[in-house]
Order: sequence, then C-alpha cells, then structure tokens
Amino acid sequence: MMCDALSEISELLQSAHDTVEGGAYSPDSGVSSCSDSAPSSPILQTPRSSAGLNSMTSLTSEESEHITQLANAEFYTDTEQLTSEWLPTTASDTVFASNGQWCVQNPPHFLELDDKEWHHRYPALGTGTYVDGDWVETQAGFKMCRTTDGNARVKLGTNLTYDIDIHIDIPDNAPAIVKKEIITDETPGQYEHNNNSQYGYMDINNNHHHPFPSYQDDNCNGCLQRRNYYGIGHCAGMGHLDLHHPHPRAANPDERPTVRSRRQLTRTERLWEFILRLLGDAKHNPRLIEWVDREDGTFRLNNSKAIALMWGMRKNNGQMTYEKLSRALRYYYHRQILEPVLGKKLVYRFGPHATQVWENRIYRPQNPR
DNA sequence: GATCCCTTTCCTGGTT
DNA sequence: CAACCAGGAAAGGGAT
Repeated sequence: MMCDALSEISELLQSAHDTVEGGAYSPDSGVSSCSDSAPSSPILQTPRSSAGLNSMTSLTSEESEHITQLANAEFYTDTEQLTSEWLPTTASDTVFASNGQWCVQNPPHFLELDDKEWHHRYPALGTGTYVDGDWVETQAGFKMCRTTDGNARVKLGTNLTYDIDIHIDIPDNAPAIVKKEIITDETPGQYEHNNNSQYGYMDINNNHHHPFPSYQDDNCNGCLQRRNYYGIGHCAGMGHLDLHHPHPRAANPDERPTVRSRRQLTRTERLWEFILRLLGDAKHNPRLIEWVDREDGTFRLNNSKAIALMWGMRKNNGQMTYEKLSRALRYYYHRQILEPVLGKKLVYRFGPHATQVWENRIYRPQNPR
C-alpha cells in the first residue's frame, strides 16, 4: 500500500516534471504581444530582398523579378481576392497572408503537439536549421514550411529558398492581438488604419473568409458559426507580414539579426493554457484530464491533486492545491474563458473567450443560458 | 515607481 | 466527513 502511494507520488512528480520541463508548450515559444502586429515591427520579414536577398542558391534575374513581384504583392491588396487567399501550409492548418498580415487557422494543431510529436514533425532545432519536409504549395505561388524555432521557410522555385521569420505561436497571442485590433476599432479616427488589415476568420463549413470590419454583426450571413468577442472563433492567429520592408539576414548566422527575441515575446503561461496543454498531451489525457465533449469544450479533471501539483511546479509553488487552482479557474467564469458546468464535479467548459481549442475546429454557438 | 492583470491565499458558507 | 463548489477580499508578483 505504502509502496503504491509512493510510486504514485513519484509518478506524479515525474509527470509534473516532464510537463514543466519538456512539455510541448514552452513560454519561450514566442508569444507575441499586441505590439507584434504593429506595422513598424514586422514579425514576418521578408528574406533577403533582391538586393539583399541571399537565397540558398544565387538568384537569376527571373527569380529576382519573381521576388520583386511577391514583394509588391499586388494580389494581396484586393479585398475580393483576399477572401480566396487562404494558403494551405500543412494538412491541418492554414495560413492566410495578405497585405502585411498573416493569419493562422487551427492553432490547436500547434498547441497540442507534444514535445515528441513536435520534434518528429519538425526535427530541426535552432535558428538557421530548417526542415525540408512538409513543403506545401501555396496559392500565392510559393512553397512554405515551418520550422521549430517559430520561423518559416519559403521556397519560390525549385532551388530558390529563403528564410522568413514568422512567429507562429498562435494560441497565446491571438486573443491579445485581435483584442488590440478591437480596441483600435473603437478608437475614433484610427480604424481606417486597419481597413487593409484583412483580419478575419474562416468559415469552416462554407469555406469562405469573413473580414472583420463588421464587428457589430454577431452573426454572419451564410455562416453557421458565430464569432466570439475576439473574433477568434474561426481564425485564431494574427501576425504581421511585411513584404515591403526586407530584413536581410547576415551570411553568418551569428550575425543575423534576431528578428524578435523569443524571450521578448514570452509571458507566463496562463492556467487555462496549461490546462489546454494537458488536454493535448497524451501523457496526461485521459489519465489526469480528459475531454468530456471536445466539440463543446467540456473537460474533466480526473486527478485534481496531480494537476494542482503540476501547476504548482509550473509556477514554482509547492503549496498549490486544487482548492487554490479551482479558485483561479472560477475567476475565469467572469471573463468567459471558462464556463461552469453545473452539477458535475471537476468538470469545466471553455468559454467564448478562450481560443478555439478543439481539434475539429467547430466553435460552439453562444451559450443561450 | 505606478499600474494592470492574473493569479494566489484565505476565508465563509453551501452542496454532494 | 471529505471533497468539491461559489465567490468575496486582499495580497503577491510579473509585465509594462
């Protein structure tokens, strides 16, 4: 009996340690702040321009012209075309790049990758080391793949490859960035600035894009789904792509400008994000936590003590208990990050202000209660 | 240093 | 009676 208890504690500690130290999520994963989307500080920067672009191979004049055309990005400036410019990058996520903005759909794909899977899919680590797999043809005429350091790589031809810096750590920064847009929207005289931002969301069912500017419309005609306050029900990631301000990399990787220190982008992992990560980690789901109804966003804590312990370790707080953790969770009710599930113990539900988290990307309609 | 935000801690009282 | 739930109040602490 004692041995069982000890081994269980040991297992919990190991589990907690694994999660804290080696989980898929790292607060260093480049959580962008609101300012990341500011035009003056592009997250995604073009590689080397035709003057400054150093491709993996030398550029031909034709390739240079191609790059110039992409940099001009005329096809991004037409709103009508924007609706069809969702660019598939992998089988399970979508990048929408336009007019200096990019948007990633289905962030849970990133969030729910545990460390092992992440490295399996994107084995290359470190700046300047890239994966040549998972190249996907985009509708904009280039191929794109993502790297583990939060960047992406773009290929404009058979041999022409160059690096772009794109922070794709969506789950955390999406609400903040989109929220900023809403704030701007509410600021008289400033919204015009964002008219070309092309923030919007993708209708999963009808496969069309809804630009954001109609914030006042809660429901979108033709769309069965409903946008939440942050507009992240369908499209949860925002960033900035500046095709007009090249940021050439130095030949020497050590001298390459750090586009945005991942440290600078970090913030503490929120409790609900921690919970979400556990839900996406096969090491803990369903042993410690599991979805009750994934589409509904309802989940159950199967081992509240262990989760509290793990959260405490995450926060370097050995005094954490489920009582305290649950109080923090209850504070989420007010902000609609979580919703109470009445009559069921240890069961919570993600609310409309949590990012769209379920893998099937179905956003639950507003709760009529 | 001030402020904001997100917890953390403690608490009372209620329910399962 | 233990475990959980609800929520007030105040403080801690990180980020800006």
